[in-house]
Amino acid sequence: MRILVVEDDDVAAEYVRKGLMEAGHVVDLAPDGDLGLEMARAADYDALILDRMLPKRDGLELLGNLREDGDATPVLILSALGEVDQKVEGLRAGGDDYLAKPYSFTELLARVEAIGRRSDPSAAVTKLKVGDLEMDLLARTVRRAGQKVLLQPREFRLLECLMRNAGRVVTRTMLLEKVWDYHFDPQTNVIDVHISRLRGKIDKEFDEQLLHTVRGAGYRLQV
Amino acid sequence: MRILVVEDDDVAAEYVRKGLMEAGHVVDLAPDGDLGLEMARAADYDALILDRMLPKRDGLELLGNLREDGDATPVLILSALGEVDQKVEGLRAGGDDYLAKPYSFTELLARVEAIGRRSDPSAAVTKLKVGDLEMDLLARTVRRAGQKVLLQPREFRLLECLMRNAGRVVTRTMLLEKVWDYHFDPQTNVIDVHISRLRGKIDKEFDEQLLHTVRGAGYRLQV
DNA sequence: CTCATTCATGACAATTTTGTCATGAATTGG
DNA sequence: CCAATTCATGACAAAATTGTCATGAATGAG
Repeated sequence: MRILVVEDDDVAAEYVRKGLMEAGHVVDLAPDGDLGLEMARAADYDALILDRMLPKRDGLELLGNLREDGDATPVLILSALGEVDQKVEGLRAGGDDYLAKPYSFTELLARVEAIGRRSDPSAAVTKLKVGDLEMDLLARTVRRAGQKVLLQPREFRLLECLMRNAGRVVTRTMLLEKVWDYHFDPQTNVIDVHISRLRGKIDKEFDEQLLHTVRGAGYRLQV
Repeated sequence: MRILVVEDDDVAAEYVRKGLMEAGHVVDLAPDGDLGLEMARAADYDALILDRMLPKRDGLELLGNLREDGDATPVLILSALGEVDQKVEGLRAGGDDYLAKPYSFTELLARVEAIGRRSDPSAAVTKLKVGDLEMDLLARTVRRAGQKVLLQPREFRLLECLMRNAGRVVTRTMLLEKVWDYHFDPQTNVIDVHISRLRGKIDKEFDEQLLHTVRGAGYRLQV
């Protein structure tokens, strides 16, 4: 996805840019509202991330200008807690979204990808790839180095979750929520067991291990 | 998909057109090679189906002309048995395909959809819909009239097969091959049992039945 | 209408998948 | 280095899924 981030705080902007790039997106930065509007008009972005408060032209104003042009690019507004007024809350109805600071990067990523997908439903991901490990979500098949790997349903979901978050640590809590839909701690070692089984299938017979343990946190899939 | 069929035999052309339309494609017909080339140049088709022998300009010649223009539209050549020479066989390497007459329509459909997908891999189908019954292949969810229906893996595959062939009879042999990967008759009533279970989940509580029995043949999913 | 065939479905059995537990290994902080 | 914690994994048990069978209903040919 091609994303424009309009944010005056250099540190925050760079943090977001780095994270989005790691997630496979193309990111441009604009430091103020005027330049942001100019860039948004010039290029065709899949999504915009606008700070609520910006020098020269604030986020909502920029959004208004774009919509006057007939530009329907989905927008995610970042607002500091005090700024979350009704005007901003109302965004959601229009297909856009907002996020109150302080926010977690994971949530920002999820929101941006969600609004981006909305605008282009055909952009659904059907294949995931991490190193020589490939997953075809439609065929429900997995290959490591071209060789088919047979996974059970739960193992498949576990691997899918890890691959969707490749390079990042996936915490045990995240796994319980996404793979098991448990919203509490089952007090057992289900995760460990399934990770072990998954390893047996995707890593055991290979030199390069993809599934890494992050002690005290969770697991990370990475080349 | 937008498909151009260049075929001089009216009956054959109409037969193919009808079948492709039922499968959800947009179809144009051209009765000879000259008109076929003209239409192919004018509009942007996702695939062409060319008869090998055509008045004015034969299929291979038409294909050659198109490629000279730099047009990469995938092509399926239909050739009578005697005409399947090396030149035609060689097509497969170039991303195109051929089909010897007499052919089954099912095979033609499969081939055209295959070459069409090749040119646009993002065009993968991720959702199927028959009446108010919807299947999301990525989320692995099924809804009837907006209401979630929980299916077991085998039931899901069975319904997927029926939905991909909506409106057509799916024979027991086809089901055994596609859903069970059996290439022989298991001499049991597995299919009946699973059809019954599927009915209990997608049809039982609704007035309009979608899953119809075609006595002596198989089953058909239809509004 | 009768009979043979085909299909529908409930009950049960086999198999597969998933989760639990126990044990031992690896890691970390003191 | 030791102890505490965290993780890995084999063995087992529970649960879910799938397949088989038996019975009865529906269909269609004669």
